[in-house]
Amino acid sequence: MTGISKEVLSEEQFDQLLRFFQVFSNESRLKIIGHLANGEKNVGELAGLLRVKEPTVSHHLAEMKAIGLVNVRAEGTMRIYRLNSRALEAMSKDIFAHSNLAALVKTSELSEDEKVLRTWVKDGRIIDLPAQEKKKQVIIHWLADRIPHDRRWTEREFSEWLTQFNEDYATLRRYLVDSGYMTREKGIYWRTLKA
Amino acid sequence: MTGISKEVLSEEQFDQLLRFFQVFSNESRLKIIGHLANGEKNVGELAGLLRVKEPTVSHHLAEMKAIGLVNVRAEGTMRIYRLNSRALEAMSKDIFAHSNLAALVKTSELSEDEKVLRTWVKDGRIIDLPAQEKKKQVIIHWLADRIPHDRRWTEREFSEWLTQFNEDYATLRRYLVDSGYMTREKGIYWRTLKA
DNA sequence: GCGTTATTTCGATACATTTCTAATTAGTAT
DNA sequence: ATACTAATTAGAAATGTATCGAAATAACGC
Repeated sequence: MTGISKEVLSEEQFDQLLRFFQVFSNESRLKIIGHLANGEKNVGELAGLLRVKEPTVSHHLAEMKAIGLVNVRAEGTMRIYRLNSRALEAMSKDIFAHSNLAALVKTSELSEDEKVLRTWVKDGRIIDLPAQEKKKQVIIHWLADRIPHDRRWTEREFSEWLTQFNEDYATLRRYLVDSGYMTREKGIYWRTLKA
Repeated sequence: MTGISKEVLSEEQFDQLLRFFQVFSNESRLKIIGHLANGEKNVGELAGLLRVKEPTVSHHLAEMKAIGLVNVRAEGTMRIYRLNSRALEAMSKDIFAHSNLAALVKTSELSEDEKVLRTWVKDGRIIDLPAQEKKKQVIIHWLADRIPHDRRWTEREFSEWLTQFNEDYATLRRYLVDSGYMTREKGIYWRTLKA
């Protein structure tokens, strides 16, 4: 249990991402995309260009069509496939640049914090508070993440709850309040919002 | 049409692109990336998170390490893996940069023959004839494709027409006849059928 | 209708990848 | 040394995927 991990992708997004990569991870399909980008083609033409049989091409095209990467149009007995370049662009932009990979990369920078946590937290207990303010904040943030947002505590309840992390509940409580994670009014404590 | 494209991904680049997608197209590896994005982990932790055995994780991590996607660090008897977010970012940027996507599009139309053509034909002119018979045939075939089927020429007319491809019309003409693409009878030339 | 052409579907096969177990290596501690 | 833990390697089994030939389908022209 590492602490600050956050779910970056929903299950749905994850599956979509996976399907996207799977379509692009095959040589034939990648080549088909290339050829179609130069203009629409029918199955036979593609088969000739790739030097594989029609059923193979047909099969790949069906997969690509399933995720909206290509469109078909019938002309006589032929089926003419066209790259949906808008979809392609949208997929690459959306999936890569923005939502997902960017998010992954961003959160991976948190590993500096992880290091601090590894040092000062063991088995869910805070061994000691670092003297260095920046590191101290990392620990306090980690602790704050564990406080339910929907609960109100008396000072006594909160202190007792804090002892599961460290005997020195008074210091923890003080830092939590000072850092703005907890608020006290009339002897009642509650978790406040702060990124 | 021309079959001779200009800016193109090299074969190596194409393969690299393929390998990149392949790394991301596996459920376990994608999950590993996700978990590592939340902080470094050792093999056992990842195995637990993915509910697969250690050797499996170890195997995937080795692949990912091979392309520089993760780094390792030993700590006691454990190996702690860490996502190389800079590499990840560089990869995604590189691959989806507009230029490369456009280039990908052209790469695939590079058949073996087209490679030969790229070397020996520039701007519609035949620079020189390759010595190697197989390559020579590719060039001659390309040239033959440009000869109208419904026309009959005197030797003089045909020679003159050939000079648009190369000054040495005599050599071109001879190869065309020898290879069976052109027939001559009583001083008249015409294009003959041949696959 | 019949024959022809382009494509798809089906089923089989070959090939590649993922995953496992068992054995081995490496690091630590007793 | 010996025992213990974590990870890797090797090799086999299981699973997945790409490709093909044969048969079915669809559109067309006669």
